[in-house]
Amino acid sequence: MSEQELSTEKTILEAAKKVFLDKGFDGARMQEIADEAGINKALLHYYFRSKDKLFDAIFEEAFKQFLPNISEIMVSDRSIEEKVRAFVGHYIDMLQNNPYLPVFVIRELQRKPDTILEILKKSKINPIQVAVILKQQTEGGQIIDISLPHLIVNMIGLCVFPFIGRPIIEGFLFNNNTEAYNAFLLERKTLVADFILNAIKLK
Amino acid sequence: MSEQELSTEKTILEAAKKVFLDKGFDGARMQEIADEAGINKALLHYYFRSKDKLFDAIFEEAFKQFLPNISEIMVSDRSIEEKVRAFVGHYIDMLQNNPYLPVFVIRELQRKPDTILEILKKSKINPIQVAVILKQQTEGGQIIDISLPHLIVNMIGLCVFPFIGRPIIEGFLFNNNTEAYNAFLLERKTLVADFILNAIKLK
DNA sequence: GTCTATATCGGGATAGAC
DNA sequence: GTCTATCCCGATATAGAC
Repeated sequence: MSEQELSTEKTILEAAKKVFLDKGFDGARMQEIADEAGINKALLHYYFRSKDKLFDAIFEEAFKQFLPNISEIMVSDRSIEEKVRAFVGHYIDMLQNNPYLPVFVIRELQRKPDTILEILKKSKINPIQVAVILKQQTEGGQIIDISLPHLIVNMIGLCVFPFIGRPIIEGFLFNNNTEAYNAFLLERKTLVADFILNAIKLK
Repeated sequence: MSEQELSTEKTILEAAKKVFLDKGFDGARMQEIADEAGINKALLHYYFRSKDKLFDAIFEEAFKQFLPNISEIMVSDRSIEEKVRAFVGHYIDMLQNNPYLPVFVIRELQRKPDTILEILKKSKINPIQVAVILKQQTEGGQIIDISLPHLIVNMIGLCVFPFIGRPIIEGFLFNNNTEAYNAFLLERKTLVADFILNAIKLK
């Protein structure tokens, strides 16, 4: 595999990612990807035999990026407060750098919900291990009794939803003022962490 | 317009709603909608000139259904606790009856983000009025100082996200156990309300 | 490896009979 | 109002020259 080939392949992948993330599999056009990459359609098929295969090459990476590595943050000896703040901060940062990721992943999950399980099995996330940590915190009297699924869904939901609902939030709540929307996102890095900690900490 | 015509139109709309909600605009096929309605493609075009127009007939209603009427619940003289519990309970109920609604709306919002503003203008939601109510609660020393956008996004996000992330939650957190997932949803009607109230109530 | 040209098919839309 | 048959474009995919 020559230098040039690697470079072309990468160019195609970047172009494909851009188009697929914006339009989704059904909405994306091979022609648009080719244009974006500055090549022609035939070359796409030369590198990736079909649209499906090209898509798969994009999706797995995007999905793994979307899934925050809860285990890594939760399994440490920092305080629960530090863990929540670290998680929310890092995750919102990542989403700001990849604002289309959530809608893309969600859309395609619905299209073929089966593919994800294999990817998840390969991931390093270990819910049981995290659940044990959580139980320790609860029994130590630091936080309320909340199950891991609820806590995870709440944390991720609070981080992700502003990106999913962007058209409504920016358009309606902020009258299409993009600066106001971005300021809103920035505020959330501390606000969401405070919100979660207030909700789960025992008083 | 005869009885029969109304009936056929309704049948088409129901079929279209089912297919569009599942596949999205790009993924939906007029043939599939016709099959679902037990008629043929030509008749679809007879009633709704184009796929676009048929889609529009579905989308506006779905979008209005998806938008919870915050104003109606917030503008009342009930306590903040009652308001939050009523909102979360009703909204999760509605989502359980329309589990595909969130992903559908989100997907199509991304496709044409402009259309929503007109729909929203026509809605009865009045953010300013709600913001005033919120301010009163804050100044009355009942809840923490949180802006309306953050509170709305948090409340809606916590309700909606379990439906958006269903494939991951049901598939991974609950090992594809649908009963466990449904039980989880049921728990959330009180859990989410508690979570929000804990987070915002002044101690 | 990259291009142009083309095959092939699927899907939205229309014509026209009944 | 409902059907069958068909048009026609657009999109994936391939053939073949360079």
